[in-house]
Amino acid sequence: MSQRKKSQLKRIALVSATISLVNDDGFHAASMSKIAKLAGVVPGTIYLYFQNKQDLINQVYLDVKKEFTTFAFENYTSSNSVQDDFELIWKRIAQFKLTHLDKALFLHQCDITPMLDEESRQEGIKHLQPLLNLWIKGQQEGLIKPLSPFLLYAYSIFPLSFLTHSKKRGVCEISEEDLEQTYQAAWDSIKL
Amino acid sequence: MSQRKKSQLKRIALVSATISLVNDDGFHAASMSKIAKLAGVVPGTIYLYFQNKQDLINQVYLDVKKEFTTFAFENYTSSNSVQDDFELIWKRIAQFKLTHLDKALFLHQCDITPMLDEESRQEGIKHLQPLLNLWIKGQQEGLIKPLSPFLLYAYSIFPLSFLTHSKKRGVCEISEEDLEQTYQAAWDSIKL
DNA sequence: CAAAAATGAACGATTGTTCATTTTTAAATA
DNA sequence: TATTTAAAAATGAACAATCGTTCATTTTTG
Repeated sequence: MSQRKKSQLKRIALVSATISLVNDDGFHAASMSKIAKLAGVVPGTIYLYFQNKQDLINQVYLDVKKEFTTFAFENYTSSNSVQDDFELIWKRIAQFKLTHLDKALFLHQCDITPMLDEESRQEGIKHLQPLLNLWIKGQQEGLIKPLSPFLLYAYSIFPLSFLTHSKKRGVCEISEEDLEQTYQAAWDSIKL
Repeated sequence: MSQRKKSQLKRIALVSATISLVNDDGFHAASMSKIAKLAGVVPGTIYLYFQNKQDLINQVYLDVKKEFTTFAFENYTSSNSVQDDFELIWKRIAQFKLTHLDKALFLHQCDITPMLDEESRQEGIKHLQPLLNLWIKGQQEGLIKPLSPFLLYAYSIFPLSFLTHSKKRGVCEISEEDLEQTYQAAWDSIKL
């Protein structure tokens, strides 16, 4: 294997170890030595790939956030129906949050704890723009309540994070039928 | 002032300092020495009031959770109208989450990070029973969607945590009118 | 054989916790 | 009421362990 490839793999292993340990232990308890050990390297090696721990977290966050939004908007091309578009995007988001549990949990933990640089947080928000645009279009057409983007997000997207946690803890299963009802709850909360 | 009173005040200072530092720095970065300093005592003193750091967190969580649910269900006596009852409880919960920002943030952080004993988490959930009972009643009367309590919670209550964070970060204000619309979104998501 | 990658020991700082010592408290005695 | 005294509360220094990070050295690469 080429050195380039091996370096890529090592970086991926470090990112993966970080996600796993931050989820299990929290930011500060996920020490550089634990991360290194789980990734199969020595602590010093991390500093060949990342400037320091904060940079590691920031990069992992942006990596995962990008993967999430890429997944969410894959194949999305604005159609004529706001409702159809929303359903498409919502279900992609739901699929990600209910299958990539660890990554979704990591994102949520970054969003609500102070472990992230404000700059990286702002950078991460940008990627949701297509959804915000869709909401604006829906409001102009009188299909969606005239609420702020914060409220629309809080009611139609944020609840999925609760389900991610419930599923991760094994206290709640979401069948295909549940998911349909869950989508309906999301749409009902923001539709006019 | 009596010694009993002084001890109570000191315990309150420790609880308050813990909430503040865990919110700002996270669980592990909120060290015993920082907590002690903010509460105006010496680290060793904490161990007169709490067994260890884990016990401190558990107790603070249960304290705050109890305060929250006491506030939420204050003056609540089941009337004949499920919808009226839900509105009453929802607005009390909203009032708490939008005014006691620090306590609400702390609870949310406990709920989604691994800093809490599973036993304390289970203990904390129990206090929401009146709301679960109301939902069951509403479902029996055909007023509320036949969803699991997890989904009902995820859509009608959990979104408020997002607003707590937005308000704390100063990126979002909730006027009295907004709150009414927010309630409507909550109700719309679970009503039949 | 030079360059790049990885190592692992070491740094000072800080962590959670303990404990002998000192200070404060409130009741008992004068 | 003033003094004594035993218990309770609080202190702060000290513990081993671990933290994030650095760097001279070794190993691997092309």
